[in-house]
Amino acid sequence: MNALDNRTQILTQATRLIAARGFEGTSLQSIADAVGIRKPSVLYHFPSKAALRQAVLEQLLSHWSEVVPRLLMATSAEDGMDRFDAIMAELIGFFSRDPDRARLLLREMLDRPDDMRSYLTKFVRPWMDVVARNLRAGQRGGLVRAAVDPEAWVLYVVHGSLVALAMADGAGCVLEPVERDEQDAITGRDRYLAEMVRAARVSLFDERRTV
Amino acid sequence: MNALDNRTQILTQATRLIAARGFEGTSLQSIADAVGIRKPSVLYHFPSKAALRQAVLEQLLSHWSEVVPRLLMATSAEDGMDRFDAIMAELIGFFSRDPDRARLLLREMLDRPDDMRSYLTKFVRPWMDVVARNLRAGQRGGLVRAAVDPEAWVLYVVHGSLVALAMADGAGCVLEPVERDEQDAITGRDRYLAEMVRAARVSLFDERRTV
DNA sequence: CCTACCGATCGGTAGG
DNA sequence: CCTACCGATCGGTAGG
Repeated sequence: MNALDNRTQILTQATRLIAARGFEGTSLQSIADAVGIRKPSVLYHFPSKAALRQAVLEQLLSHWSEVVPRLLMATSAEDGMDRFDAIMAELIGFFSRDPDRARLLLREMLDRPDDMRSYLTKFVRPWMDVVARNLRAGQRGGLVRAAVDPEAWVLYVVHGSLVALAMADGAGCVLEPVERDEQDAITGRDRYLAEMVRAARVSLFDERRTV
Repeated sequence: MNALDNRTQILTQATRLIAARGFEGTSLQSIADAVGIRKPSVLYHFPSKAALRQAVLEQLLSHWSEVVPRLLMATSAEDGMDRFDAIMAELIGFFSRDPDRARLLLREMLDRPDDMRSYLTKFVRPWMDVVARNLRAGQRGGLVRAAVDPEAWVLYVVHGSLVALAMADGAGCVLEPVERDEQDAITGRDRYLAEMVRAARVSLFDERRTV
């Protein structure tokens, strides 16, 4: 019980540290310290540092697998515009719930592009295909612009969410000041996300019911 | 002369290796091996590994500074649509000319978000402001959609190019199969870029002269 | 899950 | 720009 709890703790801390400093920049010692155990104890739960990395990645992708059904439900409900909103909300929500996910994914794609390709083929591809199929149906119906490349569009939107939420919590990464409405201030990240959603919507639909 | 050549070689190889494996994943020894010199000789040209990192980053940003004038010229020429094409071409060209640039920037933004913010404020912000100002002028003229958030739009497009060109040369990273037109095959990256440009254009302009 | 320990490699220095 | 070398830390193992 305590052992299982420590295993979970190792995964949690490893995820956090690797997301922040990268895999090579994170030592087993620093993970052990964060958990409050000794370094060899980390290797009792995971046979090697590489195995720990794998476990961290698989946990992330398994969380994604939990989201997919909701995503597909959203996909098959209502008509085009509402689908769009539901899917975008799920996508952004997934990375917002834990920004480490976005950072970790970006790092893994940079560090091990070949290994990641097979993983993403397994976990992201099926969902992308479903959405793309719906987009093509929308194109036949005239709601979705004919010029849209469905798969490329999906990937572009996913990447946009990824980058937006991976970058420093405070700002949309590069730099976005705040914009004031009387007493309310809107963060750079929210500004970025709002513009991304707007651009995604306008680039997708032929009609303009968007604001 | 040979010393200067070696210094350049160190910068070149360090850029390549850090882009591929990250800063922490790149040892001074591996850089020395790539250049064909001994490890301490690297530290003769650069006082520390951190200083080498800095030099690599500054070289990248100075290349960016060379591109900016062309970008601004493109910005002040012709009318809205042509401006758009010229700026997009410069932006994509900058990262296409050397994909390590995109990977390196993404890594630095992940590794040192705070330090990067000040750098990007200095190097990217002025250019972003000019483009944003033009977008607002376009909004007053009715060419650019009123709902566009100029700064956020620019950032979104920059990030899109960054991710598109950072990911494995062969594919648009996650996964994009090829699409055939008789004998011609279009790579996943080109598909991604084409869709990104289309989406950027449509999300920007109120009229649709785009295909 | 710990203590004790391993060889390898890390960034960096001395001295020429 | 090299040889020779430094202490620190790396991932990982032995043995309990």
